[in-house]
Amino acid sequence: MNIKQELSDLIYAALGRLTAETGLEIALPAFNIDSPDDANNGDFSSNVALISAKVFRKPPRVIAEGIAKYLILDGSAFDRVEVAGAGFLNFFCGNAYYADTVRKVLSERENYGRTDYGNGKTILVEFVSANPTGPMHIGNARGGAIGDCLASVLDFAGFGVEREFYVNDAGNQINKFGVSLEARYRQLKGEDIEITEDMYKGVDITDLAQAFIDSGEQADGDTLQQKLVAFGLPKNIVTLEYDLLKYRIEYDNWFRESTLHANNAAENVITKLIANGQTYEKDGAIWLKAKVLGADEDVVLKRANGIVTYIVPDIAYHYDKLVTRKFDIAVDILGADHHAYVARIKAALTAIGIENIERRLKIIIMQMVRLVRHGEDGEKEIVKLSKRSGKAITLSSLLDDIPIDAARFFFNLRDAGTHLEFDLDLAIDESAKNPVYYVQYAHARICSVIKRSAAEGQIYDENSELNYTAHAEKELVKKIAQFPDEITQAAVEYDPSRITRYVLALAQVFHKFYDICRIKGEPTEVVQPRLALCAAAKQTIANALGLLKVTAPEKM
RNA sequence: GCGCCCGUAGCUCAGCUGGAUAGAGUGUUUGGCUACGAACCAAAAGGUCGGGGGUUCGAAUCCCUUCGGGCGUGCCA
Repeated sequence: MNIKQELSDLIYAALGRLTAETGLEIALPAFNIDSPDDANNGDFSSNVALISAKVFRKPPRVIAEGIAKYLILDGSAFDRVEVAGAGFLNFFCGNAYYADTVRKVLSERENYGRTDYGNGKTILVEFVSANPTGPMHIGNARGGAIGDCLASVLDFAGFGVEREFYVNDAGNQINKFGVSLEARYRQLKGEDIEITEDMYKGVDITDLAQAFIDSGEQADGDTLQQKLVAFGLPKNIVTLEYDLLKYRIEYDNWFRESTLHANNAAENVITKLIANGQTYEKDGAIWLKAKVLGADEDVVLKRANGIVTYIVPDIAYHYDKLVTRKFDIAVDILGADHHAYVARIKAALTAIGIENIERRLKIIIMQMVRLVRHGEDGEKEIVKLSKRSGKAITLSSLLDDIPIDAARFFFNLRDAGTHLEFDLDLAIDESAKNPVYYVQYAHARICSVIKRSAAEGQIYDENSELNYTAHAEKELVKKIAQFPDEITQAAVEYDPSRITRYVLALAQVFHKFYDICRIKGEPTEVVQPRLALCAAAKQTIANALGLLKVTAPEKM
């Protein structure tokens, strides 16, 4: 059982005995079980006495003393309890707890950290979904790292997870793609064509037009644009797949928007919304009454010219996820420029009849990435990214410059909601400053220790007694023991960056342990538990890095 | 104007369902390899938690207000 749960039960039992004696019938507020930063405050502590001061009408310390008196710790993981500070109950673990934790990690191996929080519910995580009209940018790099790692975390937390890429291979953008390709094509053919504001201007468009010419394809007037798109789009999609694979992202599904038009799913959305009485006509267009459902404004579903807006296939797509395919939860990862979209799509899905949309559709808005590097004088300078200029730093070129490990690590270092500063120099830096190496080094160091001990005839024997007394040993075990809680918490918050910060902290505790606690040359009764602890730390680091898809090297 | 996000050490950021002396990395200064990997460890210094009110035993955390920055506010997606 989870140790915090065990402790919580012990406290409730003590409270029961306490209230039985005093004859009080009291509904207790929820209290916390924490892991104090300061080891003097115990291995675990609870604020139960502080929280319940009001209902008991007694000072927190008096309540704490009362609970402590009625606590029965015999047979539990805890040795003793202290009342401290304003009325905290501080619990100290017995030696068995440390040994049990290490054994648990070594028996569960690559599954250590898995929890049953998700209870088998299914989640579809959709992320990146970059326009197939051009290359991916830095925002996609962040979205890719966050989405992929979130999917891994949710899987570890007990959900049934699928990863999906939504391909916008229909609609206005594709028209724009065709128009842009045609303009470049004609330019290359020597015609005097102006590239207007509403065209894609990237060099990739020109390259595609040139490739089309080189391929010997023939086309004119009416069919030219169509043929250019038919030529360019598959090429772009293949490139997306290739670049993402290089970034270690593999999808379960590539869902094409065009299928929603082909089977009339998009058109049916409008029919259904009209039938539900959620629409009205104005200025020749069909509008959705989104404002009454929480959106900032009503939204147009079908323009006066008869063409549906982007939100219609989007509604159909989410309907497909949550109703047709019956996923319990759908997760979308979107850039901050889409934040206004959140309330709209939720309003639309509620209008079409999906209940509990707040719980079933989780949209993660990720803030912008600021790319920086340092000039000659060490001054920070911002690297501007502009998809339209054609000079932007693409995902593909970024990965040419920096290691995949570093990219995946850095883009998951901060919560999606923060404005991330990505330091190009630091990511490339193969020195101690780079946090990704700090973690990998810990793993390599452990491998080295285990290997060297084995060479000297010391191999961990699972029958040996595990006794941990040194402070640094206990701290390391405690940090390792936190891993499953971190997984659950990351899933609760839909925040995979917790795992990155956790593994960084774990590496730090390991390095401290390593510095203080020697293994080589120590007596067997010290070597054995320390080798076991090293193996447990190694496993936990590897599992955490595995979720990030960062490699855990044996040596570096 | 309105909406969302951010504001914590020189810099980059944790902590935010209210709790113990506000933390880490980096940078600066200093110490530690004739012992398992020094890509490491230890120590010092560095703070009006943007400002101001409020709620309470207790506020970085909750509420109000104000300032600064980012992103939106299309019959674009």
